[in-house]
Amino acid sequence: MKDYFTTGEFAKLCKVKKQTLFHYDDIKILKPEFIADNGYRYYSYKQLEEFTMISMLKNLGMSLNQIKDYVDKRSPENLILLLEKESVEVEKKIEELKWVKHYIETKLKITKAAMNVEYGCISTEECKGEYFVATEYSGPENEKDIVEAITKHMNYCHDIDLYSAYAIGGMVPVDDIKLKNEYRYSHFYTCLDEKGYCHTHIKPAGTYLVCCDPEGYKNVEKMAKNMLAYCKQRSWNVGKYFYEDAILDTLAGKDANNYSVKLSLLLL
Amino acid sequence: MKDYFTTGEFAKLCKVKKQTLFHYDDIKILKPEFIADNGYRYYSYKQLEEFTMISMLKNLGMSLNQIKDYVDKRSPENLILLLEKESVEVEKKIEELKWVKHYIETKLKITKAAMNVEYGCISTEECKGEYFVATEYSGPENEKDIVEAITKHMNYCHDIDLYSAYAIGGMVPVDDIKLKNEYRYSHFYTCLDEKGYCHTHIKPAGTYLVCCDPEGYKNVEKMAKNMLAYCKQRSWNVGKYFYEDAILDTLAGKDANNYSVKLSLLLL
DNA sequence: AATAAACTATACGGTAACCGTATAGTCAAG
DNA sequence: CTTGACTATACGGTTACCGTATAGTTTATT
Repeated sequence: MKDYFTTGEFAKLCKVKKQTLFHYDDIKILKPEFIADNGYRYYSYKQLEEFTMISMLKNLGMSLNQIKDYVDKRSPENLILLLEKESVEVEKKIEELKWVKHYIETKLKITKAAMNVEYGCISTEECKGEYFVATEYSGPENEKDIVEAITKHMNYCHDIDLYSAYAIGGMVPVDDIKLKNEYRYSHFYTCLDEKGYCHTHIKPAGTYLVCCDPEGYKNVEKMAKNMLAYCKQRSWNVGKYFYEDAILDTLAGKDANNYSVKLSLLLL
Repeated sequence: MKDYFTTGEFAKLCKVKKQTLFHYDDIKILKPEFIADNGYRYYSYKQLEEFTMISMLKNLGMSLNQIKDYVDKRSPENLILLLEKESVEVEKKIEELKWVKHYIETKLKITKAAMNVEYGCISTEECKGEYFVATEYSGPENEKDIVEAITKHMNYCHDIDLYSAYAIGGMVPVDDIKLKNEYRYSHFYTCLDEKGYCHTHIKPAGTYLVCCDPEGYKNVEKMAKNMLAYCKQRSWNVGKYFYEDAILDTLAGKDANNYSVKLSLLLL
C-alpha cells in the first residue's frame, strides 16, 4: 500500500481538486490502479504520468472526449499525427491573438487621443495618408438600410480577413451638401493600418480641417455646413469628401447618442 | 417598424443563433430596443454596435458577467483601464502559446527520432553538450518516494517557469553499479533547449555509448551492466553517470511498461 | 377567406468540465 | 474510544449557450 496514493494525495501531486479525479474516473479517462474493499481509490505513479499527459492535451485545447479518443488508441504514429494537427491550431491561435493585441493597442491610441480633443472647435490638422477599404453606398438614408449596408461592408471586411480597431467611417460628398443640401454617405470605409493589397481608396495626406462633436450623429450635418462656411469665408478650396469617424464608440460610452464623431475635410 | 430588426434578422446580422440573443436578453446584457404587444423583440442598429462590443470583449476572454459589469459602467476612462488590463492578458496568452508551439515541435522531433532507433543494440553517438536543471536525490529506491522526488523536481521546474518537452530524465552513478551493484538515481533532470541561467548540471559534449530498450524500466539495470561490460572488454574509460531518458512516454504508448528508454554513457 | 409556410415566443432539458456542499462511512492519533 | 482528518457518493450549480417541443403570429399562396 505504501507505493500508492489516495485520491487526496494524488490530487495534490497533480495540483487539481479531488473532484477532477472523480470526474476522470467517471468518464473512464483515468482510472485508479485499484479500488480497495472500502471503496477507496489508489493511484500509482503511472497514473501521474497519464494525468500529466491528459493535462497537456487539455492545455492544447482538446476536449476530454477528444482526449479519451486519443488515449484509447495512442501510438507513436498517432502522436505524430496529433501533434502535427495541434501545431497548426496553435499557430492559428497565436496569429489571432497577435491581431487582438494589435487591436487593443490601436483602440487605446484612438481612445486616448479622443479624450484630449476640444469639442465643437474647428481647427486644422496635418494628416498622413490613409488606406481605406471602402464600399460604395447609394441607397436611401434611413437607418435600417444604412445599417444593412454597413453590415455588408463589415462582412466584406470579414471575408477578406480584415479586422480593424477603427470604427467604420463614412464618406460624405461635399458637392451633395453644397448643391443638393444633402448629407449622404457615398462610401463606408475601414481604415487599414498600412498599405494593403485590398485598399480601394486613399485618404490623401495633407492639411485637414477637423471638428469633433460629442453628441453622436445628431450634429454632423450642421457641423459639416459650419466647416464649409468657415472655408468659404477664407476662400479655401476643399477636397471632394468629408470623412466621418467615430472616435468614441459604444465601447466607451453608455449611450449610442453619445458617440463622439470627428469630421475631416481636406484643404487644397 | 421598418427601421427595426426582428430577433431572427438581428441574429443573422450578428452571425449568431437567436438563442444567443434570448440569452443576452435574459441576463440583461443586451435588451432589444422595444418589445411589441405580441411579445416580438425589435432591435435597432444601436443594438448591433452593442452586440459587436460584447462579442469583442468575449473574444478577449471575458465572461458575460465581467462584460456586464463593464457594460454597466463604461466610459472612456474605464475603457482605457480595461484595455490596458486585457493587453497584459493577451501578451501572457501569446507567450504561453509560443511555449506550447515549441513544446509540440520538440516532442515531434523526439518522437520521430525514437521511431527510427534500433532497440537492444549498443552503439556510439556524437552528442552536443546539454544543459540540465537537476535535482539531487538520495532517498530510498521505492516507487512512491521516487515519484515524490520527481514531483518535487517538476514543481521546482514549474516554479522557475521552466517547461520542457523532454521527459524527466534520471542520472545513475556508474560507480554505484560497479562497486555496490546498485542502480540508483542520484539526480532527476530536465533538459533545457539552450543554455539557461538556471541550469545546474552540464551533460558534456562528446561520444556516447547508447542503448535503447522498448520495455520501460524493467531492463535498464541489465542494459547498464551490458554497456559497462562492453566498455570493459574494449578497455574504454567512461563518464561518471548514465543518463536515462524516456524517448517514448505515455503520450505515445498505452502501457506505461512500454516506455522506450535510452541510456547514454560518456566515453572518455 | 382558408390554409400552409415561415416566422415568433416560452419552456425545459442537455452540454462540458468541473466546483461546492451535504451526508455518511473510514481511519489514525491521542 | 473519541476526535479530527480523511474517504465515498450524490445532487445541485456553474457558463454560455444549443436543441427541441409546443403554442401562437405573420405572411404568402391558393
